[in-house]
Amino acid sequence: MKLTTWNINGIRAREQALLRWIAVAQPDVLCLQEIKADLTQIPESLQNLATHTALWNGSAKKGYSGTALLVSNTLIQTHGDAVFSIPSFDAESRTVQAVIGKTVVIGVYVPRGEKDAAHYKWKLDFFTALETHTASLIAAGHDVVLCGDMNVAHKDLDVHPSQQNPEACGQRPPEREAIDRVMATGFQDVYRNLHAGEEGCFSWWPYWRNARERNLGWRLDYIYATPRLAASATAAVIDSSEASSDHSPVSTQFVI
Amino acid sequence: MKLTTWNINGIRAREQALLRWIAVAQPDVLCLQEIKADLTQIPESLQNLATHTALWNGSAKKGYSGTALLVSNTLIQTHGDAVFSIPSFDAESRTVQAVIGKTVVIGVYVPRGEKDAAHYKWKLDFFTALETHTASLIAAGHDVVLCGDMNVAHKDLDVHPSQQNPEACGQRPPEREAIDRVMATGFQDVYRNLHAGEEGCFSWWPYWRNARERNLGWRLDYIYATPRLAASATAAVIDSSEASSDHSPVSTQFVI
DNA sequence: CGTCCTAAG
DNA sequence: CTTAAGACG
Repeated sequence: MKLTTWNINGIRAREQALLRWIAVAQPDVLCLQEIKADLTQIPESLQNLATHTALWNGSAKKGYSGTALLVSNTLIQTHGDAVFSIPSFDAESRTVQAVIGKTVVIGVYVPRGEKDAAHYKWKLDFFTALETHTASLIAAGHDVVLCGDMNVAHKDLDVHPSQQNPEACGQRPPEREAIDRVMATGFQDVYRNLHAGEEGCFSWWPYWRNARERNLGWRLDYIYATPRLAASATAAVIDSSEASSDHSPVSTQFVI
Repeated sequence: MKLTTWNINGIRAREQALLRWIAVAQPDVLCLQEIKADLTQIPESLQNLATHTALWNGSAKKGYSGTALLVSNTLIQTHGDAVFSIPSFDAESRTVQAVIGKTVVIGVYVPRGEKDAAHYKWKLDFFTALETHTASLIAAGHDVVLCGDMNVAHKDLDVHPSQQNPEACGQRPPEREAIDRVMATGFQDVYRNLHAGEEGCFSWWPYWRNARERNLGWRLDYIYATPRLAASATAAVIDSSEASSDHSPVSTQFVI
């Protein structure tokens, strides 16, 4: 099962790039964040994909946030009619979930938390709710994939040395500890498992000052998996050649 | 003296088209409307033209309205230091004026008047103020050119037959009569003098429904001149090949 | 910087 | 349709 998470920063602006990328990469599961569109605004071409069935969690606030989870029709046929959605646990369309075979896939778009103190606290609360949710799924015996834009660089290694700053939102100890607690419910960082200690692995770059060309990035997009799944991962890649959004797609291949 | 009036719909979006057009057309006087920029936002290339000196009446409301009058440096040198500006008679940067030799050139951007009844009344008041202003200049013996985006199609001939509608703002009898009264202070319509009865002469087309390609336009941009000047006009053209704005430049050549 | 919103034309 | 401002990231 090839799974990808990608913050596409506007599904309307990304229509062509996204169609092309899906055709080439052929992911079995594709979690999208920041679609910035409601159900009436999503391009028809993406609503009517021949290859995939989509769960849309469209933007509740116009042009803001929004997530989706696309599952290849092959996989659905193989595993039966096992796709369903749950309401997001906030009013900003930040989560989407599907059950595929015996695996639960959760896609999240964690709030940035930089607006003010309340927003930052809400970001930490988001992780706490996530922790509760994944703990209960894992306790029930599910294999779980939790992926998406965490809006936190989990370790110093996940930020370019020139951009490291423990005061910066996205690098603060409390956020990193919140991720620790989510992972402690039973997850491994699939990309880091396969690229242990490797420097310069980023999935987001600011649009300004040629940050992408200079690789002054952060790793904000993660695929966490429960141990059996994580052990089955044969590859994990960040496709930094796909530079249409400020985030690049992060993919892995599970053998299940 | 070659004079042009052009509603450019955003001087920042028009920077390259405008530079190119000035280089090719070499107008002696260029009246611009809807520059949609204040003095700090006007592109440097246009502030530092080698060929022309500009009077900017920058947008008072951010990104809204704004006019300018550019005079070729040759003309200034020929006629001495005769360029000056007057404050606009409203708070929306809609007028600009220069004295060039013995001729007064006035550039105006008349309000559209479509928002509500008060706005429409204000449009009519604008013409009344204009009438007072031009009457006094003409009484003082000046040659006067009044040009710009009048936001009124003066005659039925100035609107494509399929778009004619006496209820439509820009075609209503009171607006047309307001133009009549301004012209009665002593002006002739230079373009119409040289294209009497000619159909399909428009200077504005809606951006939508391929109106420009189908010539479903209106003539909204006029050059009015006092009789001696008007009689000297050897040509008047609408350069509809310049299609970067929704208005095309309207030019005439006076022999003075 | 880029995407989307809204106001205005 | 197009421009530009403003919110947000």
